[in-house]
Amino acid sequence: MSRASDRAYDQIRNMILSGQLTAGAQIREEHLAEICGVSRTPVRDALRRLEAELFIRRNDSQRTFVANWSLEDLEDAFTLRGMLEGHAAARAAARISEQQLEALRFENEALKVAVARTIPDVQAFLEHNRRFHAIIVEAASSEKLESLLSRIVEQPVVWRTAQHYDRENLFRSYREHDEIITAFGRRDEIWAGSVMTGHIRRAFHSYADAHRNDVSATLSVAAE
Amino acid sequence: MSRASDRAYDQIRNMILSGQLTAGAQIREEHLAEICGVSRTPVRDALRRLEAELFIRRNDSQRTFVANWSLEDLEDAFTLRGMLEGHAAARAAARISEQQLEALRFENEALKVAVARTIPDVQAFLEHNRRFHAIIVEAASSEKLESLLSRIVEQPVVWRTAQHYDRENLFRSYREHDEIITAFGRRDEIWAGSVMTGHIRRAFHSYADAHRNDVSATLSVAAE
DNA sequence: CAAACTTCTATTGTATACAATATGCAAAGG
DNA sequence: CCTTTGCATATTGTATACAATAGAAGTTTG
Repeated sequence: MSRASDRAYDQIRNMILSGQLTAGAQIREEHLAEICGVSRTPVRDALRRLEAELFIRRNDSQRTFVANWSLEDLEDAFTLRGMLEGHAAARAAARISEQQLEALRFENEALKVAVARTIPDVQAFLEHNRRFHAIIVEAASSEKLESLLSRIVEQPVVWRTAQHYDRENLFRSYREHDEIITAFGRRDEIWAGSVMTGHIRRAFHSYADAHRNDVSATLSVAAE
Repeated sequence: MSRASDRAYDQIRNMILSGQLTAGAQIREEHLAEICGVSRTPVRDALRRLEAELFIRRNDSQRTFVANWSLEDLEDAFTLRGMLEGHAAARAAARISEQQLEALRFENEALKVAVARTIPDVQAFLEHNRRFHAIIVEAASSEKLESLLSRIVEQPVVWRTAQHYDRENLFRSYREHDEIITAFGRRDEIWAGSVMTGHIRRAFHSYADAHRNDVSATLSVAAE
């Protein structure tokens, strides 16, 4: 899209994902305009998009706030994501190209390397994981499905709690991805779909555990 | 939301749904601004929302067009809708209030009356149908689910082809709704969910048939 | 002291002018 | 005759000024 409103969108989105804009905080268009170095017009544009993607919400009188997700909201989102990505994987199994399969293998091996480091590189893990899933959604070739998933895949909490993931969970993602690739190789829609749904579901519990650690860590710091 | 941009949104949306803005046609902001009697600013706002809801699309260089859905797109949307609304119905079965159940019965009876007229009142049918489904989504009480469904429920084609529905299909909707209400009464999540998914699926084929009639009618008129 | 009214301020909404960009057409060159 | 370049035009993007509105705080009055 346009230059200024694009930059504003990316910048604000990152500020939300990284927790720089704290959940629940009010957002003022002019304030963000200053930060991004543009006028309010492109900022409003960006906010509209972020609102559609549920990153921000408005109260009755149009004041905007950073979305504040509860654990129930998180489970809700993961349930929907499991359903939709399971469907995506099933569709993809019937349509995926050899090239896309190769790309999946590549991303998953890179993911494995990131996890295998002495100190796992969680940022790299997240990035390769994101690409892996994006390739499958693309292979499903359903514009609507893609549009729906874009609304619920990226979640602030996931970024914030990333440091709490333990290596075992990260490796499990690698193995599950590997199984999905195998299912794709066999063009088995049902297999691919169910492994994917289970994968997302399992990931939810990892996130939820990490989230709880995050919360208790925050609380204990606050208590000191 | 705001006055002017809200009016613009509703007006443009109706123009698309009613076919007044033909599918595939280019949209110019200034043109719409004149029609709606406002400046370009609120029109752009409205277009952003309509874009998020897939009513309009943009080409590489930001020119906007009315979305043009193929039969495959329609099936795609209905598949996703069946999945998501099935899930909504299952959740609703566990949460719906007596009041909401009563509202469902009311809407469905009104729907029956609309269908039973000498000449079925399709507009009224669509409105009661819309409300019936909205109550269930509300009862599911999942903000994300609601947000996702808002993207794929309303479809231009459905409005345009409404006149082609035959009475039998309309009555079938009434009966399926009735079964969903019964399932809710028993708090049976599985029953409610599967009937709903089947209902949407069946409705797709009705729409698809009507759509084919619509196309052939248009073609035969054009041929004369 | 409580409740309602008023004013003030913070924030968002809208209009308009101007800037940037894409597209199509026409002219020039091979 | 085809291709390429550049100009004119159509369209969207951005900035800014001003209008409208909501929320807060203070003031008056019963």
